[in-house]
Amino acid sequence: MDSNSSRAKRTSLQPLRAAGRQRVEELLEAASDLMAERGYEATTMAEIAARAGAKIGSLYRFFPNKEAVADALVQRHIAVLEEEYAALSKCAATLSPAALADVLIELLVTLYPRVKSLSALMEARTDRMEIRDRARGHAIAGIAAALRVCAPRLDEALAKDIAAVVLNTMKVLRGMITKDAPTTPGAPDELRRMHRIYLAERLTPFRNI
Amino acid sequence: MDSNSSRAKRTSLQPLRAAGRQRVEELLEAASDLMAERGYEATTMAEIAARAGAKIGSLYRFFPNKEAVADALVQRHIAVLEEEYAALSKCAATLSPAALADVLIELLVTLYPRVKSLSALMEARTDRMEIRDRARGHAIAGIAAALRVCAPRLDEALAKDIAAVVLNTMKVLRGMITKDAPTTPGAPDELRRMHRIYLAERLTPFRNI
DNA sequence: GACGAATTTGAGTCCATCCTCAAATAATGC
DNA sequence: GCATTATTTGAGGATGGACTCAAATTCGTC
Repeated sequence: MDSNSSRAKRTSLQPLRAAGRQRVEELLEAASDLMAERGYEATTMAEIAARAGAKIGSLYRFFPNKEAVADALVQRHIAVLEEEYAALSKCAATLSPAALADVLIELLVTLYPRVKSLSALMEARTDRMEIRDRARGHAIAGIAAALRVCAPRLDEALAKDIAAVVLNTMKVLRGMITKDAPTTPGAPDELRRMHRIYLAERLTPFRNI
Repeated sequence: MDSNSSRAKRTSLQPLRAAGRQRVEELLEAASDLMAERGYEATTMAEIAARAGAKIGSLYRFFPNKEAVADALVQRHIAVLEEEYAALSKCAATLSPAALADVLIELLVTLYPRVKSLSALMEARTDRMEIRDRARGHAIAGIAAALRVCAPRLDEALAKDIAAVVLNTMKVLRGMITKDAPTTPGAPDELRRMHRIYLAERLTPFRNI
């Protein structure tokens, strides 16, 4: 798409050798871990480099600034979502609404290690929000597609509204599971239950006869 | 409680004259507005003073550091929650679960202007988290109490779990309403619907005969 | 093994923001 | 009025973290 940078600020090159590509991997991995742990703001460029076993100069060779690191991570996370939601839609036809609810929750748990820093990145306040909006849009569209496979008589707008609610429920559950302040011990299970009750009630009228 | 500061870092005095008390009000009001708009991190001490029509030195006279401003705001928000949930419990007995769900949502909207910055403050990452944990605890206890008035056969632990879910739903709804990235247009209504469906299903078995 | 290109290095710049403090000013009590 | 105490002021210190860059090093190729 915009591979050779219609917009890159100052310098910042693509890696051209295997070593460079590997370094970029290590840097993004480190950034993802740190941002998942401490949040976007609290993660420093120096820390990212250090955890990747690199020096700060190497980090700035491949990323013009901190925001570019965040954007690259969101890009990758979008790709993962895309892939997983496509797989989900393939099996949604045979599921009851309640089962679909469970599969969605399970998907969240499965997906988590691959998109560790996503929620931290979505919360971050930066200048350019377009990429984040796109990520949200992809997630909602992916979930909505699965819902409509399960309940084909659901119209698209309503499917997206329900998908937005499901997405937020997944986000809350992730917060409950990962955070050190887990509200109450039974809350995660209770949230799952709400999700099942809601989808069962809401989707059933729109299933095929 | 700790009025004359068992713990104040460095300096920081209580206001002793009417002018000082008023200044503190203005400073907290300004801080709350700014933090609600931009978040805790992005709000600077200089901005807070400026919006309150004061100079930075005045701000530091009454608050030893930025965290103290946040803590003072959370304290006030706790007091508001306390008061409002108490009022809620008084009328919960006569409500059906679905009606209680609606009242809770309405309460959120009513309450919002009085606790504008609460969600920004709860998200903030600082050294001392105790006050935030207390705020969460109060909110959950307050909601749980109202739930048990409506459905007396609910045991306390389960009431708290459900309250935690309700609290998160309210938080999400607030995010949808106030944020510039409103997922989809129908999402807030859909969330309200989920809340109603869930509470109706979950509370009804525990009502009095 | 020599040349050019990619990568690494890390000291150093810049700047935003938290916080200090001593002097000036305003209010209060007598 | 005068002394005392509360409040205001704002320049400046200190720190931390984003970002730069020229020189050193490594890699790939002929």
